[in-house]
Amino acid sequence: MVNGNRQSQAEQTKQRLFETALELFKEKGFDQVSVDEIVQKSNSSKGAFYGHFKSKYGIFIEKFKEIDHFYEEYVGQIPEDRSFKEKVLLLFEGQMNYLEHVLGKDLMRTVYISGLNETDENFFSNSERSLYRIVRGLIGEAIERGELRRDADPRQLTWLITRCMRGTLYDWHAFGDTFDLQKESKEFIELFLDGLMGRYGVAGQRGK
Amino acid sequence: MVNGNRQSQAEQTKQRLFETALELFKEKGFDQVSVDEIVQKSNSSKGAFYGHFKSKYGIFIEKFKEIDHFYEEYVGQIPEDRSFKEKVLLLFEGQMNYLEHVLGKDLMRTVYISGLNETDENFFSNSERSLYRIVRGLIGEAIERGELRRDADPRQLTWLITRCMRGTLYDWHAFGDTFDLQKESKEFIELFLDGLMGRYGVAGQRGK
DNA sequence: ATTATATATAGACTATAGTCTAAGACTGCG
DNA sequence: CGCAGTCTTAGACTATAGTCTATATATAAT
Repeated sequence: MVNGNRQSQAEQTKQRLFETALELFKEKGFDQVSVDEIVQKSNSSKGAFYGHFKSKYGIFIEKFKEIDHFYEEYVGQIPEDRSFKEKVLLLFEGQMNYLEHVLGKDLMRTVYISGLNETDENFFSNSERSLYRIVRGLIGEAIERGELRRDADPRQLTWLITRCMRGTLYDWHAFGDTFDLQKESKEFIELFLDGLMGRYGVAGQRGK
Repeated sequence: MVNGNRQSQAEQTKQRLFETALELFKEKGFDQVSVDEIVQKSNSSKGAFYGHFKSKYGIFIEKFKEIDHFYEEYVGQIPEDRSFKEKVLLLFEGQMNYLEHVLGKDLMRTVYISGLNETDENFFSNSERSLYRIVRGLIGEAIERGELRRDADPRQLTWLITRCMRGTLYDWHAFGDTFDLQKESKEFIELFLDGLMGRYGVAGQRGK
């Protein structure tokens, strides 16, 4: 072949499948696109598709993982001097905006479905590493700064805070089109953080 | 026919399909049972099955709806004199216990999957009417008793409180077998209620 | 260079959820 | 009683996700 070894050929095939699939999903919706259609339009085959992706969901899951880059970048530009609570609120705001306007509802729906199916691989625990690390970092920082008490468990609080995300995102799909993601996520996490600060916040330092 | 009119015959067929399916699901798990197997073991047919149930999920969804009876009965036996917060905590405890030990994880998983698929029918808004009415009732009562401020919106708070349930239940499935449903649900709703009481609780009356 | 091995891909094949049509059986009405 | 209309059911059929096997080609070993 002109331009390279087998490995890079395979990578090209994967990219072609990936991009074609995303186009089709965007155009017609995930459920309205068949794997046969994807491989045909990619001049490829089922064998190639399932060699590169674990399932039809695999396409969207791979796209979803790009969110890690977003998180890293987004959190990097939050001013240092904001309080813990403000930082978490900003994280939610940025995240929900990204999910709604960049990744889209159809993608998130399939990601959430696959989270319920692949009980083996523990999807969210593997795939949202970056998010969890960031949230744990914010909590650790808040403890260091004396905003949170030393007996706050960063690991456990990370699960609880991100559970607010998952609960809100689930409802986004389960309830019709009247659901205002930004508004609902803000109301929910605000109340939750109030509770969290009430219990673990250091008196006199409670998030401004 | 010997024992009745057409309508009751149909009802019998439905019952037979329903019970056979539940048995098979229990024995082998939802994903390991095919509709063909259900109809065969029920001495029935695909036509009958899909005449009575909207989909394979329909079986578990119908079973799930029995939870309404549980809610009504369970809430009826909570002592009147408990505080709002205590009542909500008891509701969570009873609910999670019922879901884990009576309905089971496999059933709940399929219910949550179908909540993500049938965007049209607004599954949770239709099917959990009883739960929502109960929670709204508790909030209304708390307002009447002066535990919650008059500007608390029962409708909106009901969504938020039940979102705590959905978030916890989603995580129950998404995270492996190490997830302790009772413990996690309690920690989550306690913090959330703290926040809620902080904002909407009437000073001096904050849930004992 | 020759042979052996591993990898990527093509596409036939399987499993299965759900649709569709026809036929049988009950019901109500003249 | 008999006909028309309606509901229920049987089961063939369709659509489609995912598996499996054979083949071809690149890479590694001698």
